[in-house]
Amino acid sequence: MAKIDKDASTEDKIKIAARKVFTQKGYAATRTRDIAQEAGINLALLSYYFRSKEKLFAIIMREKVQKLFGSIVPILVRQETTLQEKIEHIVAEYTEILIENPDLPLFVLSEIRNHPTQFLEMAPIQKVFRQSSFIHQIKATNPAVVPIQFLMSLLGMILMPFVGMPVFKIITGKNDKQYIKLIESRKKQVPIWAMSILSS
Amino acid sequence: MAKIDKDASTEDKIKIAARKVFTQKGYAATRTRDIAQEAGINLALLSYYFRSKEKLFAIIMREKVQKLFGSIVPILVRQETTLQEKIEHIVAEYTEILIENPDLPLFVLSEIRNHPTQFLEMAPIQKVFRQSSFIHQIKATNPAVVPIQFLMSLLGMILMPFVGMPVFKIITGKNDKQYIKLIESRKKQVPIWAMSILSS
DNA sequence: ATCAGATTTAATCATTTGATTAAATCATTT
DNA sequence: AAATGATTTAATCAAATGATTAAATCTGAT
Repeated sequence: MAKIDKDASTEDKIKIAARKVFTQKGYAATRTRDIAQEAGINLALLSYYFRSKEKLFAIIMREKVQKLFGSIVPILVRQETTLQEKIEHIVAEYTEILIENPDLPLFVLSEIRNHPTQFLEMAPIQKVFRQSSFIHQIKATNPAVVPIQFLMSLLGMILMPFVGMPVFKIITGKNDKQYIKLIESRKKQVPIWAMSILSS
Repeated sequence: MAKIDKDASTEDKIKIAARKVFTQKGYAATRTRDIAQEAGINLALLSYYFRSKEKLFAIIMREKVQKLFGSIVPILVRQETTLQEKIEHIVAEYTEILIENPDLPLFVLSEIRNHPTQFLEMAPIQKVFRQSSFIHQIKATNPAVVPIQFLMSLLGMILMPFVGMPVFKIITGKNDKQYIKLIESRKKQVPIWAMSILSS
């Protein structure tokens, strides 16, 4: 079962295993023994290095929240790019991250719902967003479109194929490889659709 | 704690409680004792009426899958409505259902991921979808738009405000009531945006 | 080689949790 | 009222689970 690099330090082996098990099964369904087995180590090492399941989870969760939201903010606030460029960057970057981490959105959004505020104290997200170049550009492009509404739609179009993956795989009858292709073709389509929303 | 109607039968009280606890916390995080307490009954009654946690969950899950997907299929296949009408119906119906059941999408999609195929044997969903009037109308309206891609985008725009509710609440700084208003204003917007995607 | 500290292991604990059991209570029929 | 079956309860079980402990092993410095 233990299929983790032998050259990684024990602490890293545990974190690598924890990332995998937590994101696949969620906090509540994860057994510390599963993580230990996946890491190829003894259960006691988990407590030795991370004190408790909860502490280890907090570390992984922080990483994952950062991974899901960290990439978008810099794009939104950048002054030098046009709105269309921002949209293209968001779609491209997100899609690539999510192809590498398909469970990420469902995992993070579910755990955020369960552990209410704990993981969203990322200080001034509200302020940063309001003052972002992205918002101003949307207002300038089409005053009839409410920026947050547009962002919701854009993110919805990007995340939906991952959040609903098992369902859409069945509907489309595609295998893993074909499904990735379908997602990748959205890299070009979604920005076009997003721009056409702004022209509505 | 027990806050369930006294006039409901015990079996119903348990099901009502199970719906609430399962959808709020997910299968793994749900304790049968939580359900019993929420229902205002003794733990043994749960086994008496439903044999096991898993059996009870299967019943609730079946309901919820039906609730999330059941309403859309009839709309997609209906021959008499135009594409625009179908889009408007889907948005309106979904939004109303989800306002009443905000946890529904995250719950169902998470549990489907965890219990792989178990809840998607809903027979010929693939065939029904392929042969639906909806698909044909999209192809006729704009051959450049792949129907499943369009459906993903449409559903993404509808579901995103619910799936990401805690995040968007913080970003927007809105309270529950204001957030619902924001979602309701999408009832008009999303169909317009969807149509503009079809014109791209 | 030896020592000291870091790392790892096997064994065990206490609590939680899903499930069961046997008895008590309630409702309905006669 | 008595009897019968359905419903409900308190108590308990066995397994699962997060965590700890004490001992064994390894590593690097002297």
